[in-house]
Formats: sequence, C-alpha cells, structure tokens
Amino acid sequence: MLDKKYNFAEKEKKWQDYWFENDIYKFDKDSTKPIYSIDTPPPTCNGKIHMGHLSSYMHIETIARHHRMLGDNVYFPFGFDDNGLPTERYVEKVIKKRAYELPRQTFVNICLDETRKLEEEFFDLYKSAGFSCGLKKHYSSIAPRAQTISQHSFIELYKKGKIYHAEAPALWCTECRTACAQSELEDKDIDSTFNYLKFYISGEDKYVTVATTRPEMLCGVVCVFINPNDEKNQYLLDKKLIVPYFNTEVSVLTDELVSMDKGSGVVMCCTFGDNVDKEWQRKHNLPIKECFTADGRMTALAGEFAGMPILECRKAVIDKLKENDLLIKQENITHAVSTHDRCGTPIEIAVKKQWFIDVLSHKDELYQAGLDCNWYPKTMRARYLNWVENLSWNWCISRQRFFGIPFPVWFCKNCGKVKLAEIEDLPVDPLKDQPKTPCECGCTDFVGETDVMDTWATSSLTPQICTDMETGLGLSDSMIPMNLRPNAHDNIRVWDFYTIVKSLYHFGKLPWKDLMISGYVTSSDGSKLAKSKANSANSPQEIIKTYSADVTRYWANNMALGKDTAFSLAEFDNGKKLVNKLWNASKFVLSFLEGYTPREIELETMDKWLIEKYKELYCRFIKYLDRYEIALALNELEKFFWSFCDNYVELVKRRLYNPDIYGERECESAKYACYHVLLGMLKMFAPVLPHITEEIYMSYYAAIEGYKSIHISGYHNMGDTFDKDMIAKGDKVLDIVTTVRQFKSENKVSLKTFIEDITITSPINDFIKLAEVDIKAVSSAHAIKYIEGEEFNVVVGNVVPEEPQIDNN
RNA sequence: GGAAGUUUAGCUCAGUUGGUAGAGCAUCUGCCUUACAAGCAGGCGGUCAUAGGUUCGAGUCCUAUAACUUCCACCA
Repeated sequence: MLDKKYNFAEKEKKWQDYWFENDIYKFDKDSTKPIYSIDTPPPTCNGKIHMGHLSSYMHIETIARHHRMLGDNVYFPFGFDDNGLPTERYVEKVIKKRAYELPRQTFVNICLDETRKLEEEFFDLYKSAGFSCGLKKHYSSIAPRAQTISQHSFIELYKKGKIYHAEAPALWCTECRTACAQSELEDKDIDSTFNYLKFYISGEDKYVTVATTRPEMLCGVVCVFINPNDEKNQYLLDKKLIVPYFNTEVSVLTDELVSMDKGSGVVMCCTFGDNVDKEWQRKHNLPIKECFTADGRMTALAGEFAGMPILECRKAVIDKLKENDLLIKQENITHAVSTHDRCGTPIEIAVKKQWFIDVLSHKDELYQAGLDCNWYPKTMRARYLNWVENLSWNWCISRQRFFGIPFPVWFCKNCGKVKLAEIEDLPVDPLKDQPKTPCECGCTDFVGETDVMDTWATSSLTPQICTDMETGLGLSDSMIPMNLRPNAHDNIRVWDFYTIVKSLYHFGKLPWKDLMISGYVTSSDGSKLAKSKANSANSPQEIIKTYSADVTRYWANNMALGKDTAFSLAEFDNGKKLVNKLWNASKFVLSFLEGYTPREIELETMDKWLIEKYKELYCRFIKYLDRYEIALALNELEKFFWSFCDNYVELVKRRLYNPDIYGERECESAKYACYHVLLGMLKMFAPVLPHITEEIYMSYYAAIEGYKSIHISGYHNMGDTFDKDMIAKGDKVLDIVTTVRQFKSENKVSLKTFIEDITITSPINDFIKLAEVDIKAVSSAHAIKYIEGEEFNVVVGNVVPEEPQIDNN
C-alpha cells in the first residue's frame, strides 16, 4: 500500500542514496549491449550553478535514462572543468587579490583548494537532483590524466604542423593580461566620441579630414588608406600626411576595403587598432607600432602620454588636439565594442609570441563537419556554419596566466629551438622538469614555457578524457565518435567548434554523432541569467528543496528543445499536480492489484481498447524522444495519463469494485489492463520523474517483475503495431460518456445521478454493445437503446430521482 | 550588412507528412462521485502578425512586408 500522501523530501533522499549505494546507473564496459555514450558538459568551476545550467543537465538526464530504458549500455560520465581563466577570475574574486600579486605556485594551490570546495557543492546538487551520471568517479580538467591527454594532443598536433608558435597579432585583454580567442569576444555597447581630425598635407597648408574613435592611437599611425577608385582623393597618393599632434609623416596607400562614402574617404591605419588594421598590416607589410603595454598603458611611443591608461590618454590627446586646433568636430556615439567575455574590458590587438592552432586553412573541412553532425534542433547547425564562415583568427591557445595546463615545451637557451616533451614523460611542468635529451644543437640548457594553455585547448578533448576513464587509452579514438554532445546554444562556437577541430585533426572524424542544443533560461524579463545573479530565492538548491527534484525536472523537460524560456515559478504548479495525480492514481489502481498475478485472459472490449491506445502512445513517445523532443514526448504521455485517470479508470471502476456483480473475469480483465498500462506509464515517466516512479515501482511491481530499480527494467513495450479501428471505436464510446456528463452538468446534477436511458444512433452499435456494461456503470444509466444510422447521435433520457436496482445484464 | 528564430485564446505555449483550431493557467457554471477539492464534469474565449500565391483544401508549403528576439560581422 502506498502512503496517503507522497513525502517527496524523504523519498527522494531515500532513492538517491539507494541508487548511489547500489550502483544502479553503472556503466558496464564488458556488456554486449549497444553503447550510448554522452559527452557530458563538465560544469565550469567559476561560481554557482544557476537554473539555466540545471535545466540543461535535466534534459541530458532524460535522454540518458531514456536510452537506459531502451536497453542501451549508457555511458554517462561526470567531470569538472576546473582550470583556466574562468577559474582564476573566480578565485581572484574570492581571495580579493590578483594572481600576479602572489607567487605562481601559491596562487595555483589556492585555485586547487577553491575548486575542490566548489566541486563538493556541485556533487551534492547533482545528487539531490537525482542525476544518473557516474557520480562515483569524475574527471577534472586540471588533474594529471587530463594534463597528459591535453599535452599529448598538443605534441601530436605540433608534429602534424597544425600548431605554430609565432609572433603575431593576437586578441589581448589588458585586464586579464593575457591573449584570448575569438570565441571569448562579446559585443558591448559603449558610449564614445567620433573625432574629426586635421591631417595636414606635408609641405602644404591644406589638410584632409580623418575621423577616429581612438585618437590615443595616433602615435601608432603607420599610414592612411584611400579606396583605389576614389577619384576625389587620388591627388593624395604622391603626398605625405602629417599625423596631428604627434607630427609623424605617413604615406597614403590604397585598399579596396576603404569605403569612399564614409567621412572623407580617408582612413588612418594603426598597428593595431582593429581587425582591419591587422589585415592591412599583413597585406601591405606595414611596420608594427605598439602603443600600449600588456596592462593597458601607453608606451614610450606616446611621448608625453607614456604610462597613461588607454582611456585616460584618449581624453588627454583630445584636449591637446583641441588646444592645437587640430580637432574639427566631435560627435557623441554609442557603438558596439568587442570586449572580453570574462571581464568586460575592451579587447586590444597585441603582438606577442603565441601558440596558435591553424583553423583558417581548414575552414572547408570544418564547415563540412558541421554539415555531417546531426543537430537537434536542426536550426542550430546554421549557427555553427555561420561561425566557421566568419572565422578571422587562428585559434590562439596560449594564455599568459598561471592556473592552467602547461605547454610541454622548453626553448633551447642557445639556439632558441622548441624542445618537446616525450609522450611517456607526460604530464610535465616545464617550469619544474627538464628535458631528458639535449637540443639538436647540443645545448643542454633550456628555459621552460611560462604560458599555460587556454581551458578550451583541454575542454575540446572531453570525448577523449571521458572515454579514457573507462578505457585508459588516453588520447585514443576507441570510443569515438560518442553518441551525444549536449550543451546550450552559447557553446556552439566554443566547445562544439573546438572539439570538432581537435577530433578532425587527430582522427579525421567527428567526435560525436548527435548534438542536442538546449535553450537558455532567462529571467522573467527576458534577460540572461547570470551566475553572479543566482540569488538564494531561485538557486537550484532552494528550488529543489521547495518543489522536489522531480517537479524541477518536469519543469525543465517542458522547455522546447533549443528555445529560450523565461523562468517562472508558476510553471512548477503543473509539475506538482502531475506528481500528486500520479501518486493518487497509482495508489488507487494498486489497491485493486494486491495479490494479483498477471496472466493472459480474455479481455473486455474497453480493456483491449486501453491497451491499443497504450501501444499507440508508446510509439509516439519513443519517436519523439529519439528526436530529442522531450517536451513533446512528455506531453503525449501526460495527455494519455490524465485520460487514463478521468476516462478509463472511471469506466472500469465499478467492475474493479464489484466482481460479484460484474463477474470475476470482467474484474480480472480490468486488473490486467491496469497492471500493464500503469506499469508502462510509470516506466515512461521514469526518465523525467525518477523518484516517484521508483517509489511506486518498488512498492509493488519490483517483487513481480524482478528488477532492483525501475530505471534498469526497460520500457514496457506491448507491441509495435496497434489497432487503429479499435481505438477509433473506443473513442466513440468515450464520446457517449462525454455527452451524458454534459447533460448532467447542464442540468446541474451530480455525475452519479441515475438516468432512465441513453439512446444511441450509430453505425457501430455492435461494438458499442460490447462496452454496454461499462457505459451503463459510468453514466448510471438504466438502459441503452440502439438505433442503426450513419450519423452518430446520442440522446440522454430523463433523470431518475431515486436509487434504482443495478441491472446486471 | 549576413544568418537564424518568434508572431496561434486574456496569459504561457503545443500543433508530426497540408484535411473541421489544441492544452495548462485565468474566468464562468455545476459536482463533497467508495484515489485525488492540489480533484471532477461542463461552458465562455481564436480572421492562427499582415498581404499575395500554390492547392479541391493552408496555422502548416511558397513570396513579400512588419514587429520582437538571438547569433555573427561592421564599428574610419
């Protein structure tokens, strides 16, 4: 017997512990069942998890559990992304100190400690949400094993010529004092001024107007450009221009990228102010003039402004320009500026020695890879393709930071050549370890690379890191491609893209078959949920505590795939109702099934109908889930379940209660249908509502069915085909019942009120007669009259005031 | 500038391959029905953004327009 009320707090804890202790979700690597492997997103250790992350994991959960129910050997590993800049930024905030203020190793140790604390928190949250990933062991992207795989990947790609070390312009964050990658850029609208400046023509008293938003970079101007087809400015080509205030002389060059109709058609080029400057520098082989330092201060090039922060300098230069009558006018503008997504600081371009992975020369293959993956929903593919088409930087993987995986690289002190670590020595720390063999030049003195790898250089290897936990094969493709990469849409251009790059370069194949892309959970006003804003009221921990893990999972799984959804607590009420109904309905049905052992017998018509309906539902349910359309699958199931409660159970209730009146076989027939269909529904609800379904299953079905958890018991497939004709005819019987209910409702009498008779006109009276007992029972009708006719029609007779005798024919 | 998405009941949204518009919430009318009042039955409520087109038939396919959202690019 189930309890009167379902106590979710107690039951959820109970089953979570049970699953954990009994290894219910263990991946069996010796099994012959088909493997379904998931490249689980490792949470980034840089703060709290919010409802957005949680909902995304709940989608993955449903898919993992679905495949387990289908009989697959599900590999659903668990890990943390706990290295790199995101973690460093988090730790800097926690300790209120910048990394470079501490000795390198001290800072690294604090990072390790802080991430461990966060990981404990994450573990508790995952467990309390009922997650079925391999909680007992996890990978960490800073752990030695990940370091080995990551360094191995570096060495292999370096040897393949895909990685190069070069002094080249790279995106630079003056706040984090490191290079970064194109994928870390984020547009931000910033107020600024458009300044129209006088560039005098050398030796003449005439000037041309050049507009700029960055007058502080005048000290870095190397030339000006005009469009080769710009007739009005052709006269400038054999002249020199004087850079205002700084008085350097520069040439006038031509380039098609200059638009003639913007401003005066004359544009200044510094190395580097923006992306176009970078292009021009390369194309026209221009000199490089660095105007600022790694921490965003002006260099000696700026003369009197040297040492000033960039923005301060901008103001100072503008003042000087005004004083010297070199500023024609200023316009206030708001424009989008590329900023660093980790700190919001405008990104500069700086030339430093960096490690790059060549992606620009493989755009075609990378594009094709996007076409070859299965994207769910399909439309997300466009985002990937769009990103690849617009790639303009090679992937810079070096960071001038501390808490990351070191490059397995030394430089020879004599000849400067790169010395790689040996694979069998990995992982290495070039700042502590030394190469075992001398340089080609004979020198044995080396200096270790101080840069560390970007976190994505390692995260892009999660398929290898994940599978290594089982196979121990390291950077190997033994389980690649994995079946599924799930993540939210913000990670398409980052994690998905980089993972494809690595897999293609290493193995020449895709890292996974399917991608399931979740949407964002936004605040109720539609704005992004930020980790920093995750307050206690709607923190995942609080939500689960208040509403239960099952209800939270129900909410998350009702989000349409890939679509952003505004967070609203009201949405949790439906889940609460469903869980409550599931409990009550099961309690009721199971109360009739005590002592019942299922066996095949001749079934009553409406019981057969229910089973046909169930088989139909099962097909639709599986079809939707195979397309990762969880919400639609769930919706079908719910509709069926509520109809089961309100229609079927009402229809057969009296048969179940009164075998003495309706017959033993008729009663057992209803039990048979109830047994199987409730079991089937519980199993279908199990991926989304793992706790309550387990509680119900274990309190009754487990003893008969013989599994130690519903979650490894497999779906209840009662047949792949169903009788459409029977379903349609049975539905007509429900229409009759509805008509009677309508009649009683309109006459404002209770549903149990007796009526004289029902007169049915229909072409399927033979079928309806088979369900007559049930119809009479549910509608409290004395008699049913039949008229043959093509048009379906139901007429309800008069209400009978007093209690009549039950007619048993 | 390029790309994608959205537009359906008062609100939040479903709507498979074209075939009589759906659910929940809200609202209204009833019902204490031997599981559930956190329930049940019933009602009200929609020119499916707009304009064309294809079709016997369009919420669904095509074209254009508008509004909003997102990604990317530009940003002298």
